[in-house]
Amino acid sequence: MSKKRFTHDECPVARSLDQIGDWWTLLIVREVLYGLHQFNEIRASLGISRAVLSERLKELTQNDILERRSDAQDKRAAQYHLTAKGRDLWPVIIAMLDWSNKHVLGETEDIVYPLNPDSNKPIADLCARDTEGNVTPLNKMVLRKGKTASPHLGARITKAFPL
Amino acid sequence: MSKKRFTHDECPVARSLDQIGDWWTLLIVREVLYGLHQFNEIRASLGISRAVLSERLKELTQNDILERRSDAQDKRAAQYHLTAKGRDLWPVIIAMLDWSNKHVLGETEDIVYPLNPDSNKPIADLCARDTEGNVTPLNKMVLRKGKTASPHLGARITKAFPL
DNA sequence: TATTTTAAGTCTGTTTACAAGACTTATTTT
DNA sequence: AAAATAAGTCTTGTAAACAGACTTAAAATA
Repeated sequence: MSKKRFTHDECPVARSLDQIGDWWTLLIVREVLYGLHQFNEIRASLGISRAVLSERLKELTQNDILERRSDAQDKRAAQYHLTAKGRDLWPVIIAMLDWSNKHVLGETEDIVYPLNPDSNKPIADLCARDTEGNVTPLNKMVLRKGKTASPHLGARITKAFPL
Repeated sequence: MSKKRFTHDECPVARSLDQIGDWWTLLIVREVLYGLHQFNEIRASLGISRAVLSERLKELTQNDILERRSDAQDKRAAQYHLTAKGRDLWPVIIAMLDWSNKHVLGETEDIVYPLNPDSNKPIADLCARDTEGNVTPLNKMVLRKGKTASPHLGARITKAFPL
């Protein structure tokens, strides 16, 4: 049987993994974010095979995360750029980067870190602003079921995050 | 040749994907976060094959994201629990959930959302507090190279995020 | 006590995905 | 006109994922 996809899963986390959960996908997004836009640039930087890169770029384009523009000057070339949806993956990547800096890299490794460009200070913790402007650390957040959640998922959420 | 891993990659994002980037891995973490702790519970909930779940649980345990406890009462059973490192994946999952709610789910879908338990309000945007307490949206953050970044990666970061 | 059931896996055969590199086509450079 | 290049596709071998049967120790049931 073929690899399971989560396209029709109810859970939003599974649904996002369906679009960005493949082995190379987020690294391709990262490369584009870091300024690589051409097929061969990305391929050489990642060491990914042509066939797999081609397939992933197709999926990312179909899912409206990347946009493929044919180069106006060089008609052989294509330029892959992030869409608004793709740019909104930035928080996901920063969250992973922060986690990696704290828990995966060794003590002496100081490779790359997120910085607040206004204050010029590195970030201390990830948080969220609620609809009234209150700021709270992300690790304190809880989940609530939405209006269209199935009874089954709704019950699981309520059980895991009691009111 | 075998699947490429990023264990020895320099980039922290790749290094984190090496530990949580496999197809089922984050969903397993989510299940544990949602309150499932036993092998068969997780298996039934995800519909994952026994062999793959077994392998992923081994990797997650080796990477200190999950901890395997043999059940004191029932000696057949095991309990998988998040470690501190595993619990710190919460921001990553919330970031993905938020992205999915905004960009993947349809307009009428309202399944599950993160909530600030102090104010009882849903979150509006993800942000970060810097080391001086300033709060700034994550999508404004930039990257800076750290002290031990290689010249090659350092140059890429500086180019992508000019001072 | 003997039998059945259950938890947590491992094992097997089949299908699918990935890696490496050869090949293709259109375009650009020499 | 020939060579090089961009962006792929195609082919072949290897690794991983799938469903389901099987295993082992412990627990529940008769």
